[in-house]
Amino acid sequence: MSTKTQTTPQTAHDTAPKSSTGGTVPAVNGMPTVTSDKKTTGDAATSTRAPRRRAALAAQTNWQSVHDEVLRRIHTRQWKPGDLIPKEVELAEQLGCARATVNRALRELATEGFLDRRRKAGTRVASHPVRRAKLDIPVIRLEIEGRGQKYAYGLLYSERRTPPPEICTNLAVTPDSDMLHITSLHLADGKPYMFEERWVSVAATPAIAEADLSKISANEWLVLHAPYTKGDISFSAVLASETEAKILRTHKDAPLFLMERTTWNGDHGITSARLLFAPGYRMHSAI
Amino acid sequence: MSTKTQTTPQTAHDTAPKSSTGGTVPAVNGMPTVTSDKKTTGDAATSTRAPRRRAALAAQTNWQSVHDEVLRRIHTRQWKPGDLIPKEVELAEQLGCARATVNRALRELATEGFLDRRRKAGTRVASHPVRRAKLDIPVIRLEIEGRGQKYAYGLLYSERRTPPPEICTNLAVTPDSDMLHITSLHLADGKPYMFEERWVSVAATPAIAEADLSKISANEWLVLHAPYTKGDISFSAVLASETEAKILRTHKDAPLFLMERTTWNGDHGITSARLLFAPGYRMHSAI
DNA sequence: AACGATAATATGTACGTACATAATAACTCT
DNA sequence: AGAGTTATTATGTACGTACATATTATCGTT
Repeated sequence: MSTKTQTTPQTAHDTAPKSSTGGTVPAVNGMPTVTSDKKTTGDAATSTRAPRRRAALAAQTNWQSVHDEVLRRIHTRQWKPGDLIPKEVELAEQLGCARATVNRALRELATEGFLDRRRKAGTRVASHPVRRAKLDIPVIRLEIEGRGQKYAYGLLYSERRTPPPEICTNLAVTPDSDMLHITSLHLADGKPYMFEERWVSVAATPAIAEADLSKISANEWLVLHAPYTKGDISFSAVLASETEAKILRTHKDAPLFLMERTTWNGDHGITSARLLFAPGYRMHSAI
Repeated sequence: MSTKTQTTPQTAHDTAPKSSTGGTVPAVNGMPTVTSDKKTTGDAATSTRAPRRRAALAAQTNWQSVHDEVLRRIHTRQWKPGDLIPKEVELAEQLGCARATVNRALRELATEGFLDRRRKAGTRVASHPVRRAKLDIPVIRLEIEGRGQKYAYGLLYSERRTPPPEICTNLAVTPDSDMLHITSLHLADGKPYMFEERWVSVAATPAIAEADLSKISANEWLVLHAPYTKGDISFSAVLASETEAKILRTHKDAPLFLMERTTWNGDHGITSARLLFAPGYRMHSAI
């Protein structure tokens, strides 16, 4: 598949061939980290657990520095995609810390997508680093206020009625179920920012019928009062319809960023929302 | 701010007032988990560390079940947004496990956005659960193949030249730097799927000048050969230009989903790409 | 050679202890 | 009362040991 030939699983050492009780540890973060008293001759059987002695002020190797050191080796291509890296005990020895510490670091790196780990098979550098962009999906109000803009919210429409077919499919509810249909507009510094159309299952969340949704947005109310166990979010690009354009104060057929969210609590569909952002909206993320 | 009045910081107990050495543990995941021998009278001073005895087949309370139990209490609103939850030692006692186990569970819940934790201040249920949608940004080829479609890739254009101003800004390179400008098309089942326009800094990645980018896409090549330490990704909606429409086999002014990516290695800008997806594209994520 | 049982092994995790750290609470002095 | 200092406390984490678990490697057996 890949062009790299790698028949025998071979560890990608290059540092420290075998020096079991090595005195100095390879530089971690540029800092030498001289753990002089590594492995204080196993007198572990004493009643008061002999604590690993360390210099008074010397920063000990913590999981974060192990994390950074491993990442550095990946970034400098000392360890390349697909390579098998040393096992936890070896790394612990090399870096002068406990296996648990290495484990913590490698575990984080694995969830970040840099490493692939499998029992017995070992740990290798991810060959297809699936970059996990962590999208923070905050409450719109906080997103706007966080930029120092003034947030405003207006309830446009609210009606209790039975849902249209596509909502039934989305939330797995019956066509005759008791639902709330809400449309509202969120503004930043007085300008239309996002237009929201939402369906909420009253059966799943009876309290919403009494909520005053002209003061607090349905989303914020739900966040505070209706927990959910799973959800789904999708993003796409659409053209503004005539009415959508009017509400967002733009022109028909403007390109709009659409976010669709559906949330569930167990097997009960809670809410399904269609969030249309005004032209020019960009969703960002670090990666 | 919030309508909830909560003056004195009060722990949200309701289970187990104080029964220090309680026999049964509150149901974890509905399973009773009767740890009969909790706290086996402190004979810890024995040389061979007295291991916590546990029933042969009974599943012990692991961090995952603690995680799920805490999440259940949040979802059932036993612990509401803003509430202070019991401290680690108390939870460990309640659930019959070590503090480290509780710590692991709560730590995960905090990174998932359900909890806010602060030293000394304690742990409380997040009042604005910033939902972190984890977007997996895979290599396009894998995304397409993962859906069982046939992937194809075509290099449209490749030239080595100096960058336009906006790229200089994006990547912080000088206007006279040596760069590669590439446009290519990715197809799924023979149909245009994504149109890519990319600038790569040859100075930062000299090896790319020799790469055969008609066989492997620039993105995949970079993933394998040019590590990066940080990156930025943004999403928006745009209208198709005349040429973009022609390439993606759609019509002018079609709404297109645009992904813009920039990556860095330390202080060196590596690449900046503009990925235009064919109409109808939806990016999904669980939440 | 194919197959199945068994051993070996790297990661996964639980636990108790010890100590670090940050933030609050309590206290002292003026 | 206000300011500065000290004690307290909940989380954060390092460590060693023990054991669980998932794979892979090995070794017989047919």
